[in-house]
Amino acid sequence: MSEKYNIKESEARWRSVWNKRQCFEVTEDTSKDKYYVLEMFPYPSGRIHVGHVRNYTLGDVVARYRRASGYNVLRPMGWDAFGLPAENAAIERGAHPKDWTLSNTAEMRAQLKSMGLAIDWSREITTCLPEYYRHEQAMFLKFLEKGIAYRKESVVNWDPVDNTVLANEQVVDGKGWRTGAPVERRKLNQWFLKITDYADELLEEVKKLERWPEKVRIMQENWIGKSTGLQFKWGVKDSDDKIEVFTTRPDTLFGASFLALAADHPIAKQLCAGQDGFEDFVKQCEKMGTSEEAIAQAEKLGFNTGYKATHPLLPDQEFPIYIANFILMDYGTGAIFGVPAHDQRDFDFATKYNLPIQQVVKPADDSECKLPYTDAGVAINSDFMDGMDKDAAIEAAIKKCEEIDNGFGVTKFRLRDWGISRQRYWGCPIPIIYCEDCGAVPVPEDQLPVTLPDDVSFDKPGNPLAHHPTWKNTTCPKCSKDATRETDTFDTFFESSWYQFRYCDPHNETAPVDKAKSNYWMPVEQYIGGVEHAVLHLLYARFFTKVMRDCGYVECNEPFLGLFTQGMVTHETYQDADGKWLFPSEYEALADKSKAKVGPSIKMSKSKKNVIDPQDIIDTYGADAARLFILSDSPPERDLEWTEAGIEGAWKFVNKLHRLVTAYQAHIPADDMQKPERFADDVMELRRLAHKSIVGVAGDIEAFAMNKAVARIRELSNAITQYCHPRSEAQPSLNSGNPEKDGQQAGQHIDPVRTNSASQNANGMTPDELWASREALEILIQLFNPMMPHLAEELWRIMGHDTLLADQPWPTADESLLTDDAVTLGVQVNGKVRAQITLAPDADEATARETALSQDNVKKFIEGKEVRKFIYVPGKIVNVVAA
RNA sequence: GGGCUUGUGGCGGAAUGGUAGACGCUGCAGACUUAAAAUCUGUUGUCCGUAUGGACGUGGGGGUUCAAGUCCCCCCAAGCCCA
Repeated sequence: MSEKYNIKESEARWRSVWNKRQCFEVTEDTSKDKYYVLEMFPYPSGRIHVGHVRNYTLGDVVARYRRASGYNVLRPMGWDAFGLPAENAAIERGAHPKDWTLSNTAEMRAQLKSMGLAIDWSREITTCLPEYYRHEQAMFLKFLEKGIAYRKESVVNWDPVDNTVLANEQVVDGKGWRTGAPVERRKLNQWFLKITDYADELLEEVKKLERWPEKVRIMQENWIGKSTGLQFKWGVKDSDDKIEVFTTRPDTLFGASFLALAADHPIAKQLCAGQDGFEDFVKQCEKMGTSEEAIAQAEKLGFNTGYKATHPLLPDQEFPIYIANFILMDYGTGAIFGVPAHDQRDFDFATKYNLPIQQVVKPADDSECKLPYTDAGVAINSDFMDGMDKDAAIEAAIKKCEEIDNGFGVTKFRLRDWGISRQRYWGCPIPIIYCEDCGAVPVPEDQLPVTLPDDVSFDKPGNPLAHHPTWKNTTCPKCSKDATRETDTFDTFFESSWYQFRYCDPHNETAPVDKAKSNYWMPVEQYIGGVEHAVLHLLYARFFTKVMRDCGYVECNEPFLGLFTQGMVTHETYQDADGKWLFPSEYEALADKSKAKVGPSIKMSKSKKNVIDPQDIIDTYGADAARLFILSDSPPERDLEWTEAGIEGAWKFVNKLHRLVTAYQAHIPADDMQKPERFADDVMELRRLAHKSIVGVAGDIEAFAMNKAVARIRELSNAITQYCHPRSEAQPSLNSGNPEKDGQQAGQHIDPVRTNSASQNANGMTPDELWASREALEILIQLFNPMMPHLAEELWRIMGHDTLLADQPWPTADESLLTDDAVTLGVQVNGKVRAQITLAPDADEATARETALSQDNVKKFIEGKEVRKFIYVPGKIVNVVAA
């Protein structure tokens, strides 16, 4: 009798076997195709969360599947170990950031290992160690030499709580993304990387990343924000002033009816100083804030300056100059010309202030159009542009302005250079020395790494490096005079921008990566992570790759060929009668649940307490059950709702698979049993399903449809119990119990192959059943190996193998078993299914017609009607059109 | 305001334009058990019908097609991103 599956013992045992045999450690091997699977490395916050489990389970399925498919698979892991939480821990509980971080990595490493991941742990990297960050210091110096890194004074977003500079993207609604404190503006000397030099390449190549989600590509395109257009000057009547205007629609140049300036435009101030109502209007604009949301929703208001502008191409006309509340100084040039006929906002404005509306574009097909007409069309009423399409008109307008020396075509990007200075301790020191005489001097390469001092205190706000009594004191490498070190550290996105290369050669002491090794492993075939990194991390890593290429470190253009962004893991929320959040376990423990409130399933967050500790799950149900559940129901790109029922269900399936195999164990023939010459029909059906599953599961995994792969595996396991099972009285039957069902099953088995009852085994199984069940079970085990690797190894061993499943190739499907010799298809009459018929897959139309029309229910529905048309799609459908 | 995505049973979700609801959860009925749990079997979109069967059904409305969850147009709702 099968024993209950001892999950804990078995899982630990197999992990230790993989570890001892170094199954997942790889080296460059040019005889094999390589496959680099990378998941976004974790920040060592303390313990893994369910999002990590999802991320790394997905990667593990891909890695194990590709490995079985014959690839040389690189699948590394490491720690994104610099960052603010370590300093917060230092401030809050006095732990040193280094100790805190390293003890967290130790804890999380053990947790990840308990998941049974096929990772090459010999390549583990920890970004806060000098062995890692010394190379980025060296690269920074190289960037400096190449002019890619530079220093400038700039206004920064200052978070008054964290005492640090925030990147624009770290400011959410005018508040720090972490602290929520209103951001202040300060001027500081900062180091920057010239990502804008690469704007065009980053834009052009992101469009070609076919294996990236469309939405991520679009987000990056929008972030880079390329716009081309015309920058040109308008005159101010009775003045020498010129107003510079940028437009992306030079083709509507002749449709202008007014000019509008931002309230803080220098010329606005100059023109209107002292005018009645101007100050009030400016104040009103300021109050509105600068967010585009406020501007879009506010009523469009203008202040008529009374001045007139002169159009560079229509010198005889005059245009009123307004100050408008919807123009921002830091967008474009802070001035626009209004074309009411072709812009909704200008249209609203012109209507409000009774300004002319001149149509200058009409639809290309001459159809009627309602103004404002904002689509592309053909220019009219536009002098030399008349009849041109949008692109031609734009080109002509730019050319004209350039000819009269009044403007030029420009390309503008929304993307700004990457500010990399952070006023924090727990980051990579920027290797610069400031000398009174020599200025900012790079630390000579032989003095690298500049390491962080350990003896720091966090009792004062601000940067501990700046407070350190001696660390920053040094001498100038050029003139040897006393000098001070840069106390800023790199933005932690610096570390994660090149780690994909470091994994290729993690212990290289003299270079970030060996070029030959990077050429072998890079680019990453499959990158997996959260969509929250769609813009920043992924853009910086792409940028860094190109800079490293241009500096001669690598020969790779794009780091990540394929990207998969997983959905969030959500959980129901619980509140007690007082509105206090409850942990799921607290809610379950409530004596009276009626008073508590169950809220919607939302992203797990500590503040709402709707979190599950994956370690509890692994300890209770085992790693395989946790992995299975996370792959089962939801498609990986969608949000996954974590439920108790779901993990219970997964755990039951793990045990069921174990029971299934152990129930066969006593009866299953040896591996070398001779293949029977004939198989009963239902046994053939099982064999076909098994072989189709090989192809199906592989396709699903390649398409990241893990939920469908799991469904196929369940189908196959159901079929095994349904078609072939031990029927001995002495053994507990899998189909147990129901005499009616068993009788029916027995009846089914009257088959020419098995008329000789002597050929039956003591357990009631015929040789073809026995052989086919072994075949199907082995296929089944191999198919779920990527999802539940511990169980698969265990069952592989129970099946009598002394090989490791981790080393087994993906099973090969027998082509002849991939097609059925009969297919059931629906017969429609006028599009409604009225009957089913079974035909050979390649049956001809005459046969199909005869069979279909002879069905009683079909006859009923075409009675008294004429068959006008007969549609037969072999293997798919029959449709009888009758009237 | 702009961009993107998604709307299918009680629930999670399947479905190269070809029998909608695979697979699973839940529920119901039964077997096993002194009993329960576990396990196993059957059943489970709605409505009508004892049943063979029929009508309805993929957010709403139109359209293309022999055939639409899928393609096209309009609308509604939710979510995410940019601000």
